[in-house]
Amino acid sequence: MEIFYKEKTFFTSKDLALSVIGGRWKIAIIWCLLQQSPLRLSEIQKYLADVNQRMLIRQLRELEEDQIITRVVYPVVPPKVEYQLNEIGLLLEPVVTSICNWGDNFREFLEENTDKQSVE
Amino acid sequence: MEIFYKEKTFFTSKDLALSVIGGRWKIAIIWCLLQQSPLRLSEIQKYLADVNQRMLIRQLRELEEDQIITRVVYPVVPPKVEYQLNEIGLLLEPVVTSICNWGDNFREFLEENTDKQSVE
DNA sequence: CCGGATCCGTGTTGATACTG
DNA sequence: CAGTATCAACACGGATCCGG
Repeated sequence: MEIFYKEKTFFTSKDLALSVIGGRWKIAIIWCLLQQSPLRLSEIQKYLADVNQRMLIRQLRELEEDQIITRVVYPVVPPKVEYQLNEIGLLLEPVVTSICNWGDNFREFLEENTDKQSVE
Repeated sequence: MEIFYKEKTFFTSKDLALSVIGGRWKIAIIWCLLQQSPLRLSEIQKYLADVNQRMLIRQLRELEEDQIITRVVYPVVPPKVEYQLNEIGLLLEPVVTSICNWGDNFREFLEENTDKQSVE
């Protein structure tokens, strides 16, 4: 079961998945677009305050290349570009949800184990 | 709902989760330890053939710091060190599973859309 | 004005030895 | 076998500039 994609060889579909969603901000971007869609670049920036614009654009381009999201450019002034998940991208919802749920568990775990040391 | 952890502030538990499992090889390592546990370093290296040893050790140390895995050192010669997921780490199983499932979906998607171009 | 591209400094990752 | 050292390559971030 070998998968060739983008000049690389993957031996499990897990590795293929990680190559697509493993980017530094990919999951966060997908989370945004699951909350609301479509979104403009500036709107995603508001959601993800601590991501700089250059990285955001790069990660969006990669997601677009992998056909996870669709980028729609409106030829207007000032420029308007909208991003939204396509079909295969929407199927990432369970991944994002399970991460959010685990995050809740981990937060509770921290609260229990770090006797009220800085979690509130 | 602000979470302070490791001198950083997180505003959602999703961001907290990503800070822990978002490392370059974290998910792959956790996948290994879900397949079989405990595992020695050399065994993890066999599973993750394309990860270099330095990074593997560093990622394992980070997971240990975050209390996701436990590192057991046996004082023998030659050295023997075993890694295994602890309770909160085992709860990551749904995350890994959903990623694997999506990977399967994505692979099928590629097969359909790239008319037998390099997927088999 | 908004999306995005370029320049450049910095931290992270990788390849290949090497040690106990 | 587990882990470290060194150096090169790359990803990332901040600031700035561009084009419509």
